[in-house]
Parts: sequence; structure tokens; C-alpha cells
Amino acid sequence: MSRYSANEIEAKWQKAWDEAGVFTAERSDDKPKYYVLEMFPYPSGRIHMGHVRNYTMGDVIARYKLSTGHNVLHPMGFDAFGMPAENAAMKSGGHPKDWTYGNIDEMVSQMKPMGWSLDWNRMFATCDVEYYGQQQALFLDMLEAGLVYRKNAVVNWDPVDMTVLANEQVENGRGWRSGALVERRELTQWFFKISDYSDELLSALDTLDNWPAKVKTMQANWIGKSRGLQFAFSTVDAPDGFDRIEVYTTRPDTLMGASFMGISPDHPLAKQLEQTNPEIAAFCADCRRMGTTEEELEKAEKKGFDTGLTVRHPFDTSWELPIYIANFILMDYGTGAIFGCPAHDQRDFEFATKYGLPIAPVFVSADVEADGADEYFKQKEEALVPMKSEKVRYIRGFCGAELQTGEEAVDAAVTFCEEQGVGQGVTKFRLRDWGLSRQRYWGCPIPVVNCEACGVVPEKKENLPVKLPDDVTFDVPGNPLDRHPTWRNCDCPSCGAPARRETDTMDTFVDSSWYFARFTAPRAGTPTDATEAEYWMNVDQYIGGIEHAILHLLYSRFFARAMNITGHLPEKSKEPFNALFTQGMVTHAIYKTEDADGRPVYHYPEEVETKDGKVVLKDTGAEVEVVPSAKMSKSKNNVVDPLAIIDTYGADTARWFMLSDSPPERDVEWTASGAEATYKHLSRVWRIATDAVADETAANDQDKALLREMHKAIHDVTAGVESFGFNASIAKLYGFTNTLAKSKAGGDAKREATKILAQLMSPITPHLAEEIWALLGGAGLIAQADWPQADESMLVEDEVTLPIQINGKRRGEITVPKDLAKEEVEKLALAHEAVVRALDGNAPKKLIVVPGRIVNVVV
RNA sequence: GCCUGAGUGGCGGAAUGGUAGACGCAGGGGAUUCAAAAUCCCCCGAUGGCAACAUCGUGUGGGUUCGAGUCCCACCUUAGGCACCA
Repeated sequence: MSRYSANEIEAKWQKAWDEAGVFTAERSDDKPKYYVLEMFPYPSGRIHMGHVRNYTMGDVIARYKLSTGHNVLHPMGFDAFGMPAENAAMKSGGHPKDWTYGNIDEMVSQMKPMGWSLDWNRMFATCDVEYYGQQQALFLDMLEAGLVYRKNAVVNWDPVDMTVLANEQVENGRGWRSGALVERRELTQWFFKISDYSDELLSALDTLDNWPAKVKTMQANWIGKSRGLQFAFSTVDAPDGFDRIEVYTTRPDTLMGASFMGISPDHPLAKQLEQTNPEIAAFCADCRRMGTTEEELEKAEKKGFDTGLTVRHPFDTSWELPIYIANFILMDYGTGAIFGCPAHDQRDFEFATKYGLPIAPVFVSADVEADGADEYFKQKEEALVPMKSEKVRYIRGFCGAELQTGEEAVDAAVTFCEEQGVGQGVTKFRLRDWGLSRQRYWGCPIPVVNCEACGVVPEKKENLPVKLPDDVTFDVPGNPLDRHPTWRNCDCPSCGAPARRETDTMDTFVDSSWYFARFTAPRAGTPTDATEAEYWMNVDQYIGGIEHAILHLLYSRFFARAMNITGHLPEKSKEPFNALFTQGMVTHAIYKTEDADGRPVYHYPEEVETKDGKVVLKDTGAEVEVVPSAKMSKSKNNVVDPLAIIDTYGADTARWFMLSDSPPERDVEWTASGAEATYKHLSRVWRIATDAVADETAANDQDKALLREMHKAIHDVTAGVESFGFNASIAKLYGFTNTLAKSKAGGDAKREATKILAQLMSPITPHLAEEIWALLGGAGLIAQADWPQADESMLVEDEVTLPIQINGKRRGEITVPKDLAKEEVEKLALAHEAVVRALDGNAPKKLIVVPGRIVNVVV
């Protein structure tokens, strides 16, 4: 008997699948289709355990669907544009293209040994000219459909490197490379009109039944629908054109508590004022040096600048409020101007306290009398911000009842203001338009041309693709496209005069917003092919990390709609992902000690050992602190390399272990002992199979019991696979393997059971399954064999064991024929020793018999 | 503060309202072996008891039920998200 040799087996069967073209997706009318997709990776150059888990989950589904008679589409590609390639080029020379394609080759060579059932014929990278050329065509169609436009927007600008910085490249307000103070600078940029779809993207979430509720909630919050009042304050002595300033508020009921007006440093009025007032200019410049993320704005100290101008309160024109420019107000939200009500907003409260502005309460708690209201409020040292659904007592209300909820008061205030001609109720969304311009080289060029005479002109479709030039260097600051004369200079597609290309490229989220559609026809001369898209779309099961819950998935949903409008996807694909599954992370313990200065030192798993129940360093014997279940991270030295695992145990072990220990949606901890145990188990299955081949035991009375267990295993494992309960399927496989190993059944029954075991294991450990299948003379490839069906009649036992409870506590059990009459069960139960003892001659108060389940005696 | 989840042995985790802890890891004992590796068998929530067995036990406190890990109410802890403000 030979030993289980994973490396030999795995290479052999991968070759066999490849030669038979088992995983080539083919369209045919005689079979239903199934499209399973895992989020494609960034080509970092190395696969990690997260990939192994993610792609193995998809693979189990794909292989299962293949064996249940589906045409399966299970493709793979690379999300290949983006900054890391440029960073690498800047750091160590070379070209982003070479770096990227080198990494892709490297990763493919690491992925293939995992034995995933991928249709590699469909592979592409988003940096392939064929792909981004079609993306440019899509962009032009969207431009024509009015889904793209240009406007000014603020970016992080590094004045030394003369470049735009991503948020993560700004550290403490300084450029990560130059160390220069980062400015916020306005550039003209391209935007997708995703905000036009805010309401639809929100309401359609309700139709996504097979999406995690969590993701839907996150998207709903992100879209952020709100109902409020938009109205204008009239100004006093303001510059021309600023007679009125529009504000938006979700709390119009607090209008009588207004104490100041705040405008964004980017508000037109602020910009007007800073031209003549150096102090205001300095303040605004200071604000613009802050980062552009909301988080940074929130964390920053709240600062304001009194413009000296005032506005009149809409209900009392003699009441004037000062106008402040404030650093926490974003031009992109609402109208870029607010009124502050310090009594009922914590941020306004702090602002008013800082600048000595009045704090007038509008309402108090419902349990406070109106007379004592002002007194009550004076004792408070923070804003009173109850839930909108809570009833409060209005003391400066102007409509509705004195006692009402915030929601009721807001509605009443909107109605009242509309009647008075002071503004109108509007619905606003937090979701902003999607800025897609990136001032970078390694991305999809935006296919437009700037002509002096014609303005911004779309490139002609026949001139696509607009290819990235290869002859660029990164030794000089700035975007190489900007200083590439022969690429940048071109002829206007409209008038033919000399013109300049757009040198901005697209956000990489654009690339990943339609790749799933491209997989249905990856080599088509148009973005998609109608027949293929009609057949393969939608993605039946999408699998990926929760970190993409908002942006990627929301953008993809928008793109699917845009592609429908522009004729690239059918109506049914407006929601492109029928089911979504978000898998947990792969974690690993961290081994930590401290150096002489108290700084943490992280040790590789190989450097530690367990001695006398303590984890110590092999070298010095020093005790090590074990931090369990931390995300794998290079800096913490707790990364497990899939290649090393394949080398030691084989891909089947890695695949099985990644699914065995935790439910798929939760994090799983990689442990060396767990991997070892998996390998031992697979070796055991291998031994059982090789033993079964030559087993000459005659058929006997144990056969039926074994086959019964076999059918139960079919039933349970299948149920697990269909419900994403891979860990449950694996538990059943362990159980069935134990039964099989101990069975005294005849050789034929054992061989049959072993073949079924191999089939049930085949989605998880496909190589070992093929080997056993071949060993036992299975026809063809197990990958192409029909999934076994459980015989329902074999799932029912002839006898059942019923627990006997006394007052709800288990006190014994009886074994009875399955169909025994209830009365007979009662009789047997009452005769049970423990029951007799408990009753002590008395009659039971109550006797509950749940057929086939339980007996409960109440005494 | 709000919205989602989660909380069960030493650990990962099972349990359509019906025998809590399946299955795996770790641990203990035994068989085999000159010895070891590998393999096989048995035990393994806590407390008491030689044992049979008894009592307790699913974050906390209540409740519904013949019966609650599961359903309801309140709370605690924890992870993720939002930072409702525009």
C-alpha cells in the first residue's frame, strides 16, 4: 500500500481536468446556467490565505453546481490598475506594466496548484488594452447618455511633488513622500451621476433577498436619505449676488433656536470674501490644508471665522444672526451652509460656547414643565439631543402641539414654512456623485480631448482604444502623461485642429464595476455580447469580503443600471448579483515579546514552541505572549504562506482546513495543529479507500447500516453545501468516515460507500476524490459525475431512541419501533424505572409524547 | 449615540422550541513497538461520589412554555459599520 502523496496526485488531476476542458464554460440551451464569482484579486504578486478561503468557497459551489447538471461560469481575472504599481516604479525604477504583468504571472502560477475549477480561458486583467479600451467605449456611451459630467472638485495637492495625493498618502496633513503640507486644491474633474439613482439604489435594496442584511443596511446608511427644509436667509450688507443664502436643515423645528449661520470655506460667499480680506483668505487656506475625508473633518478642532456679516431670521426680520465660516461644513453636503442651533446639536453647542454665541433651547424633556424650562436647561452642560421618535415639550415651537415627537415637529415645521412661503420641504441624499478622475498614469485613460475651438470633445469610437504610452518614466514628480508631448498632443476629433488629450485616468473602482459583465464575453469587440450576457447574467453567487460592502458593490449596482441604459446589459441585470456572501477573514495567532526598550517584537510561528503548557522562544526559552486570532499581517509576522502549505501537505489539505473550522461568514484561525490534523484525516481516507479496493469480505447484515449512514451523509453534506454550511458538511464527512472505518460490512458495500464518500468530498478535496474514484473504478472524472442522490426511504430509522424527561429534565431513554402507537409509548414511559421512582405511586400531572422526539412526564 | 452581528467546555465550534457540547483541536489513559514515529482503542463541562448516580451549567436578570442555547423584555460585554449633522 502506497502512502497518500498529495503533490503527485494533485499535479496529475489538474492536468487531466485541463486536458478534458472540464471547467471551460459553454453556453447551451439544454442545461441551466450557474455563474459563480469571487471578487477578483489585486495582483500583489503573492496569494494569501484569504484568497485560498475565498476562492475555495466559490470552488465548492462551482463544482457542486457542475455535478448537478449546470453549465457553470467560474472565471478569474485581475484588478490590475492602481497606485502600488506606480509606487513600485518610483521606488525601484522599472515600468508599472512590467511589474503588474510579472505579478500576474507569479500569482497565476500560485493559483493553479490550488486546483480551483476556473475557466482560465476567460482570464483578463483590467490593465489589458482589450479591457480598458472597451471601458472607454462604455464611458463614451455613458457620456452620451448624460451619466457623466465635469465639475470642479477638491483634491489633496502636494505642492513639492506637484502631484495629487490619495487620502492614504496624506499623513498628519503632509505628503508621505515630500513631507510638504498638503493643500486642498480645486481641479476640474469627471463625475458619474450616481446621485441621480440614489432613491432607486436605496429602494432596490429591498429586492436583494439573498444579500446579507448587514450589507444592505450599510448601503442604506451610506446613501443616507433625509427629509428636511431648504430655505434662504436674506443677508444684511453682503456683497452683490449674495442677497440670499440657501441652507438645508433636517431640523426645521429648531429654527427658533438658531444662533448663527455657518458656511463652508468653499462656499461662493467665502470665496468672494477672501479675495478682499486677507484674514479670511488665511483662515480658508488653513481649512483647505485639512484632509478631504469626512473622518479628518470630524476629528479636527471646530473652528470658525466671524465674517462680520449677518442674516435676518425668516420669522423675525429684526433678529440678526452672524455668519461664520466654519471648517466643519462641507460644500458637497446640502447647500454648503447651515444654521446652528447650539441647544440641540452637540457640535453647534461647542461652537457657540467657544465663540460666546447665545444658546436658546427650543424644547425640553417631556417631564419638565414649560415654566421651569429655561431654568432646567441652564443646568445642562451639553446639547439636548433626544431621539427624533421621543416626545418632548416645545417651548419655542412655532407649529404643532406643545408635546410632540421630533419627527412630528419636523413635519409640522416643513408644512408651516411652505405655507408661509419660507422654503420648501426637500428630500436629500448623503450620497455624492462619484468622482472618477485620477491624476495618475497607471489607469484607464479618459477618452476625451480638449480643443481650443470645440472645448471638451469625446474621442471617436473608431479611435479607441486610447492606449497608455509605454515610454514613460517616474523619475520626475507629477503625472508622466502630462509631460508626454507626442501622446498628449493630438488632433481634435471634431474640427481636426491641434488639441490636447485628457491626461487624467479613471478611478480603479470603474474597472471593477463591470468586470463581472465582461466575463460573459471576455474577448468581444464591444463591452459585452448581448447573447452571452443574456445567457450568463446575473451572477448567481458573488463571494467577497465585507470591506467592499459599500463602494464596490454600490458602484457595480450603478454601473449595471448605466449599462442597461446604454444597451450593454439586459433589464434583468440592473441588479447584477442575485446572491452575495461575505466571508470572514483568516486570522493567526501573534507571538509577541518586548525588547529592552519595551517595544513589541513579533516572532514567526516557526520561532516558538510549547513547553510545559507555556509558549516560549526556541532560541532563548523566553516566554511569549500569544495574541489569538489577529488578522494576518506582514508587520506582525503572522502570515502563513499558502505555497508552503501546499508544499508540505498539498492543496486539498489547505482547502479542507480553510472550510472546516468555522462558519464561512466568520473569521477562521489558521493553526498548525489544525492543518496537520486535516492532513492526517485525508491520509486516513486514502488508507480506507486503498483497503476497500481489496476487501473481500462477503456481503452481510452490516451492509444495510452502512448504506443507511451513507444516504444520511449524502443528505447532510448536500444540505451543508447548499446553505453555505461548509463546516457542517465537513463535520458530517468526518462522521461518515468514522462510520466507514469501523464498519464490518461487506467489500462491495464498503466500496460503494467509499465512492460516495469521494464524491461528497470532491468539491472540497477534488484531487484526492479523483484519485479514489479512479482507484475504485469510477467512470470518467469525478468532477463530471452526477451528484449522488439520497434515498429518502433510507433516511428513516426502524427504531428510535426517545429521551424520557421528568419535569423537563432528561432522566432516561427508551428505544421503541418508529411507528409505535402513542399509547404504547406512554405505557413504556410510565414503566420506566426513573419515572416509577419519581411518581412514587402517584399519577402523573401531565404526560407529553412528541412522536419520534421525546417524552416528558410532569409529576 | 444609532444600526448590525456575536457571546455555549482549555480552544474552534454543533444543536427545525425537544437528550446541550455533534465534529475537530488540545489534554489524559491504553494497545502495538526493543524504542520511537505512524496507526488503532478508550476517557475528556463543573462539583460531590469507589460507583450507580446526584446537583449545577449556553454573558446577566426577569418572563412565556410540559420543556428555552433557541421565543419575549431589560441589561452587560464585544466586533464591525455610521458618525444624522447638511
